[in-house]
Amino acid sequence: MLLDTPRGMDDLLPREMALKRRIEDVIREVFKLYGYLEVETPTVEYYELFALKSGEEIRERMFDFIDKGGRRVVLRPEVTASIARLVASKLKAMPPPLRLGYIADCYRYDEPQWGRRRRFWQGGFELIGSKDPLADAEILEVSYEVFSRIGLRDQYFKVGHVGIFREILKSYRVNEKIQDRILTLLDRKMIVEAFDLMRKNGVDEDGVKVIENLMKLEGTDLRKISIDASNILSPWKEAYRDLEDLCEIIDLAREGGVESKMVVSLGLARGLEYYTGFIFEQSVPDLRIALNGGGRYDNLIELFGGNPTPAVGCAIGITRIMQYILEKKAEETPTPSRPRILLTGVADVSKRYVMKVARILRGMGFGVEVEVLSRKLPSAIEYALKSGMKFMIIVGRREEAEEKISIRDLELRRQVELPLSDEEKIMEALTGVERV
RNA sequence: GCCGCGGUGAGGUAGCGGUUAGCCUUCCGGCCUGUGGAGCCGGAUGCCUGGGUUCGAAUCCCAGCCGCGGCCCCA
Repeated sequence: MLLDTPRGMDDLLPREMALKRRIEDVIREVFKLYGYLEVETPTVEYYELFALKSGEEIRERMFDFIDKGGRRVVLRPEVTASIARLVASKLKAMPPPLRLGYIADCYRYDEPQWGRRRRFWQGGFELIGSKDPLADAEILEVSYEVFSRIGLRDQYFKVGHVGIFREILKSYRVNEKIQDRILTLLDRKMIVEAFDLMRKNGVDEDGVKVIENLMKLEGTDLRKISIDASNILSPWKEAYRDLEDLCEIIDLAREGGVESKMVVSLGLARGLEYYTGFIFEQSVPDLRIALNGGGRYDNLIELFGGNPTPAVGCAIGITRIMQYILEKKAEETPTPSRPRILLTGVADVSKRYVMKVARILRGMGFGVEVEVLSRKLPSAIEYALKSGMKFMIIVGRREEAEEKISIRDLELRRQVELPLSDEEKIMEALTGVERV
């Protein structure tokens, strides 16, 4: 108990931390490349922020508690709601469009299993204020860019558009709540139940048939799917417009360099209820779960009391990507960076001289670890080799007396003795070590 | 929240009613008081927790915890 972390919450060891940092660095590079300004919001938010637009299901899966002041608060299960809150309040005065990015830890009270932790990190891109397909395409692009830079070359997308089904259902006056439920059923492949619910809410057989036929349209041949779909959709003008919208998004993303496989799936739906249009998931072939997901949410900001503001975004599952790389692509896991120079004092050299040498070397930008276990030289060398050091700086009485240091190249097994004041020579001797 | 499988030193594992709980890696010390990853010798840490059955439990039973997988849901 004392030595356990709470269920589903992980310690990140140096190796894992190095990997997480690499992924975060990539995400931040892409923030810069596309103009996303990074923000940070509190891990703890008021319960209402998330309760507003999520069903019973999500509510039960939140870390939910009462603080000492009697306020009901939660650990955020995702960040988009916080971003919408920001846009509806503090960033109201910023001229649109807004491009916001975040990297944040999120919490869900789920049963842990592969790819699902109670604490996990998401990296998000939110493009707020535009309803142009250019914006949706940009989200696909940044997703593609992040995955490519991480090295997930076999990435693919699944893209869909919840607007198409919503428009058809709307034409039968099915209200939004019921629409949500039908979409959820379709997403879970509970087709029969979905159709029953549709019939119960006034959708005639034509409507059911249309949805049924659209569900069958899934594949990579965008042209064929759009022709087939447009035939089916001809009586539904708004739905047809959504289809065109989807095609344009894909076309623009392709033009923007998204080369990976894209599966168009008109039956695709997603768990979060706030999606209103284009939606997508991104993953790799040997996983069943998504590593990134997102879509358009044009009503959320207004719901939070902001001006009606269209928005589109995605949330990259950093923790899932980490687990994938750690387990499936172990060779690509980076090693934590650590100094490659060990400074060892021998015999009765003064500790003050050791400190002085360390200070000067670090002043030159070299990362230096100081031997602090009073190891004798042979075992210090053994330790240095085992720890991947490239150089050892050895200082003893002899060196101290002449203000010198001995630099031993552990790979070439060569050693030179240099005056501590001769920075140029020291630099030369230590070539191959990255400076901080 | 539900269902199934599992938990042996730091890591990987053998044992599956009576063993001194074995092996590999790691770690520490010595050989070796200013120069090489070796070798040899020695040493350290363990049966998830709590109950029960039994003369006797790592081993069987129950509960919890943790892990893995599935449902649900999701990144």
